[in-house]
Amino acid sequence: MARQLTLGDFSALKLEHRQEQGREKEEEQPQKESVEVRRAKPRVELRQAQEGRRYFLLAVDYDGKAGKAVCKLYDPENQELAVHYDNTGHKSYFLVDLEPEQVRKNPKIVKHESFERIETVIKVDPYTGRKIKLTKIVVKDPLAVRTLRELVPRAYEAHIKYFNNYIYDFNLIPGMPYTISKGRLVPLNPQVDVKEVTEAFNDSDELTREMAVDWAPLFESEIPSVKRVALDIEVYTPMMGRVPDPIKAEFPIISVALAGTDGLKKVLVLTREGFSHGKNMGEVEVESFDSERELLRRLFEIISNYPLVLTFNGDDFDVPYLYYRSLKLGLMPEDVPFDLGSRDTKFLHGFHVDLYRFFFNKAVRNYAFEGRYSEYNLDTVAQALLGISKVKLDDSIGAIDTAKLIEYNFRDSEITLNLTTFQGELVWKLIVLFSRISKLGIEELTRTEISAWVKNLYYWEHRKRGWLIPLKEEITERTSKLKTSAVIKGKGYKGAMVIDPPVGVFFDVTVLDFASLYPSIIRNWNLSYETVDVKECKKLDEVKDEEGNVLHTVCKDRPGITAVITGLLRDFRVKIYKKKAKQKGIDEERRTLYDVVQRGMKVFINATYGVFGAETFPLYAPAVAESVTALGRFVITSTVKKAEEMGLKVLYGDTDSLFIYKPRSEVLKKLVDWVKEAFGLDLEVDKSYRYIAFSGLKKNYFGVLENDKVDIKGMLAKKRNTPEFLKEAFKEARDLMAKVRTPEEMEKAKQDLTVKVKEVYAKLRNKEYNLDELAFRVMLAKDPNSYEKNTPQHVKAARLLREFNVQVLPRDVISFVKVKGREGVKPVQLAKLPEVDVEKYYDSVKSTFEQLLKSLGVSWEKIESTTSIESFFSR
DNA sequence: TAATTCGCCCATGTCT
DNA sequence: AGACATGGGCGAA
Repeated sequence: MARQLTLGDFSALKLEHRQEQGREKEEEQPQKESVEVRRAKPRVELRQAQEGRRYFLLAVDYDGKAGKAVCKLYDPENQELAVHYDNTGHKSYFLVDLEPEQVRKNPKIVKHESFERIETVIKVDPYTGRKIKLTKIVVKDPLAVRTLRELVPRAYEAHIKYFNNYIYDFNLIPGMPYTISKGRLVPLNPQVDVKEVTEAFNDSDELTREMAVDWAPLFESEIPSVKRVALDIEVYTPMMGRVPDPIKAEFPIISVALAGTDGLKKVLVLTREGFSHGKNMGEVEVESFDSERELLRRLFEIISNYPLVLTFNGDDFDVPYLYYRSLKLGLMPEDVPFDLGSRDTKFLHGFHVDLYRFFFNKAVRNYAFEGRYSEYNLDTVAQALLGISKVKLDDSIGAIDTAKLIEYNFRDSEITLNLTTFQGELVWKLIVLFSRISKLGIEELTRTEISAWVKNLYYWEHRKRGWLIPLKEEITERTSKLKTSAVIKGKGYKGAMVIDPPVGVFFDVTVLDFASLYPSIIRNWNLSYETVDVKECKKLDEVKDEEGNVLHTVCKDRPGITAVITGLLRDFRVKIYKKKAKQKGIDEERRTLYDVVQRGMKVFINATYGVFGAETFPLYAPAVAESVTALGRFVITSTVKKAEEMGLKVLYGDTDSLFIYKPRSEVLKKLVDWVKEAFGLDLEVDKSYRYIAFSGLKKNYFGVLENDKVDIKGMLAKKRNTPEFLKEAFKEARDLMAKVRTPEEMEKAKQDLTVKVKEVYAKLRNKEYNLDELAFRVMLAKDPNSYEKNTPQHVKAARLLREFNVQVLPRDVISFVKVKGREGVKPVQLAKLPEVDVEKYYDSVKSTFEQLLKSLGVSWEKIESTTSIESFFSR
């Protein structure tokens, strides 16, 4: 956005300076500046969508030059992008609760250069269901809304981005098939088996049943495979461990790798003195360039044939580096097919998806990928999802030979592409599905967190029903009174309940859990921002917690929008798609699609409760969130009580689960039936443990399932930052424990375990572990210098690294070892084995293994007392 | 531009 | 010096 370069002025420092200036100006006077900048650059001409062709809508944008919304469509047959400019005369607007005359009297509004007209509109008040009259202020340029909304007491729907507003107004669904008919964009919905849907929803209310039929095509419609190319650049760096600054772009781009879904495997390399010439390597085609500028030109030429460019961290590095480096080498801005925003970068021939940002999304990580990766770099994500690693380098990029450089560079682009193609394009399909559910275009979708997705979905549904989107203050005015206090200081309200577990080993334990407890509560109790603690209501219900305290009221006059949407997704998932994903007799591809669909739904379902308790969420309604957790506690407490009355022994429970000791299955069934009857909730048998070992700590246990698989929850050995030598040792312990089938065999395991721990002690004493195995790996949440209240160990280590000119950034994982001396820590890169503080490591061994040994009744003293003797002999 | 609370461990900082 | 509170990181649900 903020680009105001005079031609020929490409000095790196000046660039940086001007960029900052540009940003400031943009904030002060957004409209003028942005329009000028946009006009300064000729846009890439894209093909116009043709009458009658079949397309997939992937995003809607605003074209400042044309002053129109533009729908970006993918043509699967020609594998290219097409655009459809708005031809309905749709304009940007916002709403006010003033009479039209009052607005007309305000010259600052009606005399504004962008003012277009005033209309009267009828909207539905979400709180009462009654129709209300509002005044619509229509403007020529979407940016004018920012100015005009400040001139009225209450401006409704004035914070919605124009292109999203356009999507809502025409009920568009990104990700879905469309065609052009009589010059207009028209949906092409597939045939859907309505019977299946109506059956699944036959006991829902009418509104939900209608919506279910509306929504079914989102999940059944074909997901197009879009032609795409993954891009990765390598920049010469004089020092290892240093990432070049894209704004300065002072070092040459020595290699660029491309991997495409059309089979493209290509690396463009710069010939350098002292390095061999790049040769084709296997399937990888290599093109060598003497001029970096020609290399870049060639790159831009190749990628212009693709509607979608993929990168991993391209927003932050590859794209801005390409951009500034190009200018530095004398290319013109219009030669570079990218646009830079403040955080995002755009590909002008189509779309740019930065996969780093998609995988960084917490909801995606936790619910779609079950938390399988816990660091966000390409290597970690690829290892977790693909089982492939980056090529290992033992020298800096600038020093390795050309063949290695090509191999390394290409692997990165290949991995990036594969992240979207593995398991039948799982990730790509997820992205499209998320787009359909959230109604966000793919670029915005992949760059925003879950609250933006949920917000957009809710706004779209409001508009579809003609509901006015309320102001945040109007919601908090009703739903911000909280009745509980959290267990943890600083939190807003009381959360879930955790039953104190016993210490010891228990054979034959069955775990019951409530299927989607919170979403089901939201649906069954009709919870929503507009139903909880409202002023006017005929049919009121109470929200009681586990102690019988009435915390809130719920209005049952009309179905709450949150209850409807959450219930809808939940039922689609549980009643249709979870079953379909396991169904035999349908083809593999169809089945994986169903699995994608149910996983995608899970993301929205599980995030809904949380966003209503998040202050930054525009529909923030903490009383709703508080009601959900209170009802959760109420339900689980009642169920425990009932279970005990039935003679079941409840060992443990957390939020929505019950661990039951030696249950009789008929009794379990009776309990399940009772829960269904009492609350309308589904309590299910989740799994059975051959035995489970409780350490006595909450959220901390070790269980062996009937199929020999091991479940380890919350234990130190499982934490990402625990040193590798401990994780390895614990794995061996785990394997010992997995073999135990009877209480008698447990005795033997205890002995073996004790020996294992002693071995670890001895190896530590003899310094048989290397520094990497001993390293604690802790993530920096922010810049090392911005830790003010405390200096944690990983920050100390990070600061030491900085002193040695190693670049350290937020979200980097710092590897450090504990050493003797005042500071007590050193980064692995700077430490030596002899200075390691063995005593400190003994403590770590103790706390790691104690969590298991405690449950077995083995005291640490016993191990320590024998350890010294043992090691005496081993010496 | 950011989903929540509960719970554990370790180190650091502060008070007595 | 030792008790106690707080900061920070990571995991469970």
